[in-house]
Amino acid sequence: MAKVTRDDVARLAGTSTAVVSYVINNGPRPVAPATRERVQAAIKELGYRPDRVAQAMASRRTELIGLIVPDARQPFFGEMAHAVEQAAAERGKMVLVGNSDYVAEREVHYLRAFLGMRVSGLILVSHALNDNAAAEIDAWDARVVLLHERPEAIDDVAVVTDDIGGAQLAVRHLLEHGHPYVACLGGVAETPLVGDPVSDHVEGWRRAMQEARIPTEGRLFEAPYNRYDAYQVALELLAGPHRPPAIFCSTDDQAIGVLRAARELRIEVPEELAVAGFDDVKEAALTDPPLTTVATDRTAMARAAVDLVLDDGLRVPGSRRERVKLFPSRLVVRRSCGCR
Amino acid sequence: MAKVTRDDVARLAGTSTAVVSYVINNGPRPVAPATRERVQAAIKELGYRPDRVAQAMASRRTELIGLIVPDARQPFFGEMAHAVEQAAAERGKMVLVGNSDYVAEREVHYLRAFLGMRVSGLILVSHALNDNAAAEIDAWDARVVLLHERPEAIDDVAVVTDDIGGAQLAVRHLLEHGHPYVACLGGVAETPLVGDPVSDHVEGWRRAMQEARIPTEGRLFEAPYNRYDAYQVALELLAGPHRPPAIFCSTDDQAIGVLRAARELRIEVPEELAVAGFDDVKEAALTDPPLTTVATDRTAMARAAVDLVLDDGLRVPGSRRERVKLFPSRLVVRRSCGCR
DNA sequence: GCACGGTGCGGTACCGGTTCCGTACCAGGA
DNA sequence: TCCTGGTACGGAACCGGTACCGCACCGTGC
Repeated sequence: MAKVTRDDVARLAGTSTAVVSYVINNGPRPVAPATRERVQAAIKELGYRPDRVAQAMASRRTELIGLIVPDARQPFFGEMAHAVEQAAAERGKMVLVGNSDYVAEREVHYLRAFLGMRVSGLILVSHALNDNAAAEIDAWDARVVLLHERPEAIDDVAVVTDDIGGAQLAVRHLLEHGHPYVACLGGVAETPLVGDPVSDHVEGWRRAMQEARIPTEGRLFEAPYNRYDAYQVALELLAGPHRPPAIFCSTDDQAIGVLRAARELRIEVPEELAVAGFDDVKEAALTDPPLTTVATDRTAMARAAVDLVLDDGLRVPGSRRERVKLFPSRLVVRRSCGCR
Repeated sequence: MAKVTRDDVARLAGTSTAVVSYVINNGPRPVAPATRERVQAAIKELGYRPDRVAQAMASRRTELIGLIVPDARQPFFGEMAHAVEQAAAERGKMVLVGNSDYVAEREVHYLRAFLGMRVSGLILVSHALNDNAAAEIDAWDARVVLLHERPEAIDDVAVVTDDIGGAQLAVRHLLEHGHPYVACLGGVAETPLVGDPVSDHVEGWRRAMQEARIPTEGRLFEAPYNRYDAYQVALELLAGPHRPPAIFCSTDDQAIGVLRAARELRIEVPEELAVAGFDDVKEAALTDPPLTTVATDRTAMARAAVDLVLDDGLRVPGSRRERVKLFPSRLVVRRSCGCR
């Protein structure tokens, strides 16, 4: 069976192809109701589906948004990607997801691939935005918004959360339980990442410690941002001679690894080790003990990112448009910190 | 900065646009080395990137594979999607992932969207293939392969694993530990799904029980295929008056929920409750206790699916082409079953 | 009764590539 | 010298839509 094209529809409806086009996109010119109906009947009868590629070609637009994340298998990114898809779907757009696996070449690869597919915008939960890439993005005139990523350049459009403040909240809370100090499990920065929100979590820890006049030296440890590597690192740290009384992890996924290591070593959480994370992934409520963490409103952030990318700025009451949208983060107290 | 097109390159290189095309795709006609070099220099100088949309339009092909999964946030599907991406990348293709969230309309939505984008093939870890959809797929002449999905129609192309046999392996193993019976946590089938591999896991359980002449009545429980819902169901089941001595879960994600519920209820695994799952997701090695489960070779399966979708059949030694590729599944013994 | 403005639609140029067809050019053989 | 065959490239049709331009037809106002 050959593919049905607009020509077939036009022929059956007895109109020109232009009218078919006007009917399927409701514009740009009006169509008389009777004609419209004939066309719609023909579309239905033939089972016509417009060819997206041809539409994109002709209109120089698409209904696509490209999303680049480090690794969608990690709960935080998976949930974020899902939220973006939902938000995009609400506005009739589809999202294309690319996993960079934390390697810069793959980020650029996806960025180029998405641009070549004429996405109308890009949302980056990633670090691909160097000057070089920016010029290319510009040439294809796509819009970019950084999500969960601190903007570096003055004209970056971004949706961020209060990472430093959120981390401070968590660390202060841990401190209030009377621990002499709180250790921190930060990320491994093989390639120093600019604008990395997770490193802001470490900064928040540092500030909270400083407020309390507690030294931070030798209390910062590092592991990749996932549970498996964090588990390995924690195994060593917790079995060592300087086991901390409390630990703040820069992501929940790491915290999950720490919890697992503690169990392995028969260290009771929170009695012998208090733990807090960051992100409030869905699983944080189902760990044992449930994880105290810092939550951000992913749904709202995803929606804001989609709005920014599609509308070039967020509508705000004062009729101006904002280019950076900051969301608050809040502490979610469960049991791993020692409460209850 | 305006976008660089093939015309700009041709002008700078002093050739026709056709030659530019021949150079960038190495064919279909040969180009003299000197000319080729001039064109390549021009491409580099201008930073030219071919427009994928226009290429797709003109050539009626793309380098895209559409992948539809129920929910990539679930570890099994996430890992499978990742494996497919890897396999596709090895062959220079990109994959588009759609999450159906287990609803049929969304499957069809993505299917149509992907066809409209002229994907060269579709890999379904899903149930979208009804006759209606098949006709559409045919019209757009894309190829489809079912992955991890039992084929229903005689001409379906599929990559499957031995679900029934694998489940039998796990249940037999549980039985060998001397339990009087093994309960089963299957899936909820609101919409009866044809070809659902997970329901084959239940079938495997049934057969293993029958082999051992143990009745199955009242020993099959149901929960959606994820840890959160399984946790809720398990909480009730394990706290009830008929707590089973052992339970086989149709997915690892469910098993993780069961493990969590057992801990909550202070039921020791495996001493008071033996547990086994299916899939061998990465996390299965990191549960407490580590989960005994059934593994399949996701990497090989993904690669086979990509080969099938791109080559219309798998090359086999005997020069024939197979249309259904069956992979074995094997038992991975860890500690949740009671071993060691 | 005629000029005029508005509405509804057909014709068609164009988006940026691919690829067929044909031609110009050159070398070699008759 | 002329014809033949092969190679290297230019020209242009085409993919399936979008959207501009302009014409035909109608109703209205003077």
